[in-house]
Amino acid sequence: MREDESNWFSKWEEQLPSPDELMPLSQTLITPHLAVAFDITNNPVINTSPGGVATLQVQHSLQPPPPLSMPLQSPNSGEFDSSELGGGGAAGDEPARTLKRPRLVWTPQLHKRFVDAVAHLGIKNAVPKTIMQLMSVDGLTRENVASHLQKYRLYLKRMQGLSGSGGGSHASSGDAATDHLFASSPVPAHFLHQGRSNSEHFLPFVPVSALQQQQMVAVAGHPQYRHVPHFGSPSNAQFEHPFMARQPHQQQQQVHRMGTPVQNTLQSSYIEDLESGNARKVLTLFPTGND
DNA sequence: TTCTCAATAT
DNA sequence: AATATTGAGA
Repeated sequence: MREDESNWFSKWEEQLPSPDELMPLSQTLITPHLAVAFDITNNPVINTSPGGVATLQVQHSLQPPPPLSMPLQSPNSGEFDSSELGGGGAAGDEPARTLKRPRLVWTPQLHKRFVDAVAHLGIKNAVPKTIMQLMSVDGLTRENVASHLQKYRLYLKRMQGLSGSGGGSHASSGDAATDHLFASSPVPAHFLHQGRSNSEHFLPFVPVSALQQQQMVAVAGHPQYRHVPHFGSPSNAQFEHPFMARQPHQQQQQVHRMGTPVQNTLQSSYIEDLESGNARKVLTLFPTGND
């Protein structure tokens, strides 16, 4: 038999971080009891600004602890256990099922993961559910992906539009808000052209070397994207809630990982986004690949 | 059911 | 500005 057709897959897997590599960037500069303190009173969180400068903020615990990162223990299909999660706030504990998740923050790394998933699934199979499964990011929902995918597609179309002709950089179609993010990851070539057959399973894929350097390579003639913030700066360590105790009880992953059952679940962390006096909770799924 | 897309909401 | 939510049609 051949060397194999699944070779690309192996390489792809290799590219993924191993469970050990997951920890380093944001773990634990924080002691368990400090973590415990989160639940009682102040919740110190780091807001990572694009410059790599971390800002420490304090969040008054008006809100109950986030519903996510629950260690789904029993096969119970219930999303969350409503033990104490609803109780913390002021009047009225909402039905735990109706709890609102914090907004997801699509970091460049997370987006890259998204792009990788889409690339390897092939355009045809790249539907929200499948993408979500392949990404295997803890706390990521299908709707998160669907929403992102929708915007991403618009981005791709926009890109195709300005291929070749005169080339003003302004596609002022009104939409183009998240282009920075999208530009942060290289767009696999076949995304831009035409819908492919499902049989492009053997992508003429770029060598790993190319994959690993996802530096500020903006897409052809595109506005420069600022440096991706380095997360693990010694001086501005990130506090990480030990939330990630979550055991992926996730449904049987339909996506067969050929050889090694990689289990790379991203860590999730909640930060508060103080926006002009209006604070809203956001969820950041921290990247596993620092690349 | 899930997907996709446009519009709209937060 | 960036995501989420909704609603309609496939």
